[in-house]
Amino acid sequence: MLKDEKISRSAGPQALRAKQWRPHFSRGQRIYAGEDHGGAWRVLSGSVRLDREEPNGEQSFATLAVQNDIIGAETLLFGKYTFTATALSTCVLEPWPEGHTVPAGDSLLHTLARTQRRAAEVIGLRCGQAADRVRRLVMMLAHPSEEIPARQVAGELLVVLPSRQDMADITALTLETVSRMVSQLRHAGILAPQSNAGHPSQRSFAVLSDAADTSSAAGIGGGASL
Amino acid sequence: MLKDEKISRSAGPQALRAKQWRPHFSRGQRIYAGEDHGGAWRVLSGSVRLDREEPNGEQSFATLAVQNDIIGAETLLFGKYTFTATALSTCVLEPWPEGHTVPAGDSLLHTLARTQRRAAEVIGLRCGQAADRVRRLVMMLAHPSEEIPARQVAGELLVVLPSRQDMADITALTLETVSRMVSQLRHAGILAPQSNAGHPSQRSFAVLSDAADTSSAAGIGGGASL
DNA sequence: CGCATTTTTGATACACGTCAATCTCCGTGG
DNA sequence: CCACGGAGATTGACGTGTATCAAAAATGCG
Repeated sequence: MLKDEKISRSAGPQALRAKQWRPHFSRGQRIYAGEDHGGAWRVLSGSVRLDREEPNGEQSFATLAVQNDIIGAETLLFGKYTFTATALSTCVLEPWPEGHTVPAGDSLLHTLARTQRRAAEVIGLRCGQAADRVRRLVMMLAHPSEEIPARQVAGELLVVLPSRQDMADITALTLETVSRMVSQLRHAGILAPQSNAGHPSQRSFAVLSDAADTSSAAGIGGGASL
Repeated sequence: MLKDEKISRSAGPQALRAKQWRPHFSRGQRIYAGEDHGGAWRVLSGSVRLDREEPNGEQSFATLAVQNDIIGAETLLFGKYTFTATALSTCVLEPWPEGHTVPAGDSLLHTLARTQRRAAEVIGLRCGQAADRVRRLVMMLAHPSEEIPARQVAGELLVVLPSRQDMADITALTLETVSRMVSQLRHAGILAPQSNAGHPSQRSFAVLSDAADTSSAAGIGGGASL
């Protein structure tokens, strides 16, 4: 099954023909705006922020979508988007559901369940100390899904961080605090810059996957605060 | 008595026969636990907190359900609950979907859309200053839905506040800070105790509905902080 | 080379967390 | 009926983590 996947994905002619349009978006680019007309998408790679318009007219962070998440499922009902979607990092989308106009009931329920779980995780990103919040956000972005293995290098995960402002909006911190915490994680060895070439905003970091527990997080907060 | 009146007025005697079990829960009572087997429910009145089990085994606030929200929709797929549900205030539930085993596609989509919007609002509850967060939470609890008018008294909304600890979990503040902010809202005239009789934890407050904008909130923060 | 944008770093202030005492209200039992 | 104890809420004093304001550094681009 793994072999089949690899073959069809990389070279199978049928897969190539069946493949639909897969738009690419670069960091900071608008994917769609609230009230726009369109369909739902699966996030194949990268991450997306969704913003809602508040009663006072302000745009504010609403939720996050990472690899394999579905965005814009509400268009199946209303025909138009509820939120505004923006790329947090370079990302690739695919129309959803694939090939059908109406998704199977199970498929829709899976989407609902996954969206709920994601929302709960995002809410959790706004609890606790700043260093831990930023660390958990990085882990979430680096850990795209259980099904599809993340890009890995020697047991570590690679991640391209969103802008500091975006990370601040997500964690309910300020841009400056996020920047400090990222530096802290670097000094603590949790985040390791992979290279200094290319655009600084597009540098990828290696994330120590064993830094997921809170015990080490306490160590970060204490040790690196000097 | 009162219930009979409402039923006969809204739907006639058939509705009475078709009516299903409507369990009641008191403040702090567990409705269901994660992993439990059961079905989905509509919140007819009151409010419910949903908690998830974190990777480290802790239970932490995941999301909120108020009047007319659906909880446990994931059981339609998995047969068991993803979250743990607890009553924030006295609440009444009703099995969902009513009378059918499988909900119509539109109904499911509506649930999805509503849940997403609710999650976005809850995320918004963790932004900004403490006084404003608590005020917005109170408004959310007092403003159950657009379709079903809230209990009203002379143009004001009535609300029974959850425990300070629950409010703290939702807003990502501490119990003490929430208590201070509730006092502040009282002094500012946004919250008016309706009576001093009965259990203190079950006292209802009148909420000034015109205090929804942020301009007056700024006034609270400045004036009452002395 | 100079300007714009993003990020980083520093100094200071304050809003909130923490710890602790007190109060209210209830249930229980003498 | 009142004394006692417990749970939840309120209030106070104090410390600190983060916001705020400000400046500099890093990098891309014209």
